[in-house]
Amino acid sequence: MSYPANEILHQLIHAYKRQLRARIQEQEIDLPVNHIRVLKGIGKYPQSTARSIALRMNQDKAQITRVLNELVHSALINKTDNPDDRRSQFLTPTAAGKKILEKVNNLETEVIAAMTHNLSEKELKTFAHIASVMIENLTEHSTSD
Amino acid sequence: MSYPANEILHQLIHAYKRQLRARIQEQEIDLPVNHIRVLKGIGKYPQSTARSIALRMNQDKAQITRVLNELVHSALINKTDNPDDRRSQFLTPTAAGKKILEKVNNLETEVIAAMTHNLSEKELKTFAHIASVMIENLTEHSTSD
DNA sequence: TTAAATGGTTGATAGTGTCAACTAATCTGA
DNA sequence: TCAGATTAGTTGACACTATCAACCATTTAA
Repeated sequence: MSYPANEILHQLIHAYKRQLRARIQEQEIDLPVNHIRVLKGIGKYPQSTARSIALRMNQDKAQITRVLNELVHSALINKTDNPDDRRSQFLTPTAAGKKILEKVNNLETEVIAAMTHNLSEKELKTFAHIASVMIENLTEHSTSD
Repeated sequence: MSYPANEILHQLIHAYKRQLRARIQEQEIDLPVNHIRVLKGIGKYPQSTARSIALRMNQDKAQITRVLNELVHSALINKTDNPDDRRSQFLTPTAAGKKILEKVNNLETEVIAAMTHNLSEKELKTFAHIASVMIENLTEHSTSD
């Protein structure tokens, strides 16, 4: 009746991360996967702030703060004042950051291509759809509190 | 054209782990997710050894060693000599271990039920199938080296 | 204008993943 | 048979990830 969906997920994310990390190393991009995810988010959404990223990625803001600091330190992003709220700052990729982003995008495209290479477009859509539903199911506010 | 399969995966595994951990805590089972995975493997496959588990879970054997030690320490598994190879030992769950396993199985069933609750049997099969293919694709020996 | 809420930071700690060096046992082949 | 390679497991070190609590500065609301 039930497939070990959980084990499959673990295996999959594991395999994916490993592949990606390997290729990242090949390219001599010296960034952990998570940093890359954050950088991508910043590149994608203008006017990102620490808070918006933490929310979007569903991650602890403490962790995000640290990642951001390291990205700033590596000169991959800039913080600029948010004129509307002096507590927060907008995040933007630097030129170097954009360069990395481009590289990374290519890598990810490659890995995903490898990962999906004998799957049909339709299957992929189905997959993405089901996964999204699952995420929704899991992140829904539980009934109790 | 391409869906952000990677982000979806991250989100999904993240949400899943969080849910599971939350429920595990509710049940006052004091074990990290990984330990539980290992314990499950031991319960499922008789004559498991550190090596077989590391292989099956695709994990570093150092990590496995540590997890096993903690499981032994918590009296959830036993090590018994492998008569055919004095370097290795068979792993078996203790009574306490089995009890935990039962609880955990229920929890996982619950989480998976929650995760999949408005997905059809057919969709789930498709999902599992596609994921398996992806894993295969990623773990295949690359052409180059 | 104080109290509460919010954005972000810092510190602490647990869990996970990976690599390298090592021991003890086993296997291999001259 | 025995030296060398291989294997199962262990240990140490370290990077990365996740989570929680306490905190500061600013903003918001009463």
